[in-house]
Amino acid sequence: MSQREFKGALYEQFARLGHAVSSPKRLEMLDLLSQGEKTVESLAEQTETPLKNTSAHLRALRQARLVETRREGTYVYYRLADDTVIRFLQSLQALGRSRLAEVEQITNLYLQRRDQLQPVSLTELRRLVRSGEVTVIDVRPREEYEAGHIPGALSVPVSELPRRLKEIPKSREVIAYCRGPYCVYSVDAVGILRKHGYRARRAEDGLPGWRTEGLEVVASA
Amino acid sequence: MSQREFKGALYEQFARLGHAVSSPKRLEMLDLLSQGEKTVESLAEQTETPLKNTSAHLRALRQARLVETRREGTYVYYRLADDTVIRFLQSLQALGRSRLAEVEQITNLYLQRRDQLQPVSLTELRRLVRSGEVTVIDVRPREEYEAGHIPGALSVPVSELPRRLKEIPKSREVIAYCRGPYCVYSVDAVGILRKHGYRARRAEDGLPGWRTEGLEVVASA
DNA sequence: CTAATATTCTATTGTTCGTTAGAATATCGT
DNA sequence: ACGATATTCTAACGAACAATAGAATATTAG
Repeated sequence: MSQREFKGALYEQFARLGHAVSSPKRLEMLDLLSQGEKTVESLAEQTETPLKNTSAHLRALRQARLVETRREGTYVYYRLADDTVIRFLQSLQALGRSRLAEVEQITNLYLQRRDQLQPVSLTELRRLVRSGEVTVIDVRPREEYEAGHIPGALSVPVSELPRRLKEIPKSREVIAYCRGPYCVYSVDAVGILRKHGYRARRAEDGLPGWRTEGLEVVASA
Repeated sequence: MSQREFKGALYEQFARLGHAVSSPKRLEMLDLLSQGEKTVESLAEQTETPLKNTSAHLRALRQARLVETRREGTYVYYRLADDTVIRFLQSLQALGRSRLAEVEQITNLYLQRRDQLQPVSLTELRRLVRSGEVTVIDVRPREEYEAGHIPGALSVPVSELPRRLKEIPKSREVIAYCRGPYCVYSVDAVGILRKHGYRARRAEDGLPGWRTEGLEVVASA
């Protein structure tokens, strides 16, 4: 094996991973899978992609070994293969934020309100959680909360938030978190809370960020 | 702008980065650029790629804003756009090592000798450099040493090593470093040194790893 | 200005990839 | 075993891409 063959073969392998993340739909699916395992059907719905396309994209991801599957009855559940995948996704997105002005532009356009919500960094959130001086709410869909959440967090999906306000004490500050920096749930949640007189902020990162920091994650039955 | 348009536009941007790293040649070029800036011609030579192809690949990398250029006379120098690019590359390769058995297989096949050279981790190297108890040699080509190297390291390209052995004291242990985990220079260097009775080991990571740890890098005139 | 060198741009061709339709497979409940 | 549901596989078409040849551009030296 010559040195050129070696290099060719090696970079060929790394390029497989590049190819897997060269499609917007696949990246969106990986982001959703960062929240916990999901069926093909639910991924198809959430990404608004025909089921057959979804299956084809998932096959591409599996060929790059980024995801693994598990069968339960007639459903196939997909999940990320391991935590290095989340770390890689985060570094990809960090690179995007740092290098692509378009990313800033797009998020500012759609999430204008975002920065006015005084985002809480991961380290600050960690401190607040430990001290117990705030109410932390997880505003993602219930299944994602059940698949794993920050210890002590209350599950209040945004859709249920308006009618469940009475469960949240007004005396303490409320921190809402969701899927990550591009997720709108926590933006909406903070909007609702503030309208009702709460002191509320949103977490800058979501559960995947919390997880890759090596912080504790608990799951419900 | 609907939520779907937002997500579509956002992941479209991240996918640009994925596309940029979906080609083996481009990855190889990025790895070379991690050592310092290089001309189109020298990249074409080192990757054994026709000049026109090299130029086309570099254009793709520039469109993803991973590289930037500088002109000096008739030569155009390419360089990585910033340090987040190196960090991203490292996380891509870490993912490859963790997920793709093929990577292990290929490196074992070609770099069999590698693990018998008692590789020194970055943290250990850092400690050794600080204590000054070892001789650190940079076995990359001279230009790369000049573009940036570990403070106190001696430039001894592998090609010159055999005839420059007398410059290296036999009394102290020698650590050789080069471009990174897949670079063969340090493997060869340690082989030569040991054959001549030196106590020698190789650094597991190369200069890019040292740099992303935020450690000091010095350049020569 | 002209010639020489390094690089990029334009255009062409063959290949690969995404999408999608239709057939096939796997599991479950009856 | 049969029908229903969820998913995958096979195949085909069109769009995007890589490789590459030829023309064009930019810089320097004379």
